Amino acid sequence: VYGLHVTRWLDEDEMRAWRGLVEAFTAVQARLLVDLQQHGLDDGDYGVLVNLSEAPGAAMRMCDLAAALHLSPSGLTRRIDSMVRRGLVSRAASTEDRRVTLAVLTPDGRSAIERAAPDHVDGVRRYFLDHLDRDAIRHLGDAMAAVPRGRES
Amino acid sequence: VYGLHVTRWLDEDEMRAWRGLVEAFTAVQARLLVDLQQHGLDDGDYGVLVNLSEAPGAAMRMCDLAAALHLSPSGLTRRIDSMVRRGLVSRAASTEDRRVTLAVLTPDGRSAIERAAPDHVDGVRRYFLDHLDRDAIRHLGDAMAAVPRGRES
DNA sequence: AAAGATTGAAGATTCAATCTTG
DNA sequence: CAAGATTGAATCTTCAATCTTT
Repeated sequence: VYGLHVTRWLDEDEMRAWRGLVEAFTAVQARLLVDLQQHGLDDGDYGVLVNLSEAPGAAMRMCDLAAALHLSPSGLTRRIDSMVRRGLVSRAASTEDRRVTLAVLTPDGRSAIERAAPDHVDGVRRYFLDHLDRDAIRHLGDAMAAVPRGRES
Repeated sequence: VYGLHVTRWLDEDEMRAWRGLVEAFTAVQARLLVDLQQHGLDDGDYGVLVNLSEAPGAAMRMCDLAAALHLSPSGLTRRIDSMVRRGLVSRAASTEDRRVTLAVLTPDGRSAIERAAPDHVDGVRRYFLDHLDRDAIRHLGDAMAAVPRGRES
């Protein structure tokens, strides 16, 4: 019969790796989120603050920021709306291209990321890295580098 | 100075492993979601269907299902509402404890999971496992098994 | 009083439509 | 017409409050 596709299910090693990855990653993310919330941030806020704090002039075009965060244009608009209300970010018009809006880190936003980042890194260690030895960390980095990111197969 | 905590930032290997994990996992999840949407499901629906299809009688208590999916009670209620509207699941009263509601897989729900699962497993292979060799898969399983899941440190 | 489940309201996300500028 | 950004409407998610049963 043409077009019949017999499914090759996951074997034991494969299932252990995939399910383990899903569960471990989900757990770590949840714990990191709890830590961020102690600082009044969520994971989306943190992504915005990290990107802005590393950008020249602590400013980025909305469209570039949306791409960096894998967010839709409107999704970023709403998130920046919220962060502007909370004083973490401000908007500025670009002098080069009058279509673009820049998202700019405010002093309060800078303080927030500088307070939250050490806790966050601590969390990445305590919830994740501390449980792996150096070899495992290197192997993991190698494995993840082999996984395609974008549209290519 | 007491209480002063000097942050130990991530070194190169650590950063590569952690950022790689975040980016690879996010990308794989996004591609799997696109596949599920071809079948009219999202990732949350899929989790419900997998759990119910593996449960005795294709039925589970709402509270147990919520725990299995790391969902809040109300979050599960809304999701089941949506799946009932679409005919994938039905509700039934428990005969043992009249506080509990059972979520039950319908024939349509059974069909949906049986159509979607092979594509999903294919996706896990094409987007993820196919890019790792057997050793990498085993090492990954070992590493993920070492990461704590719950509230313990 | 606690467990199981649901609901209302508030906040977030996405799609399509709109507006402005290049 | 395409790119950048925003808005409205619909959908989804979560919190607190509520209701029933144990």
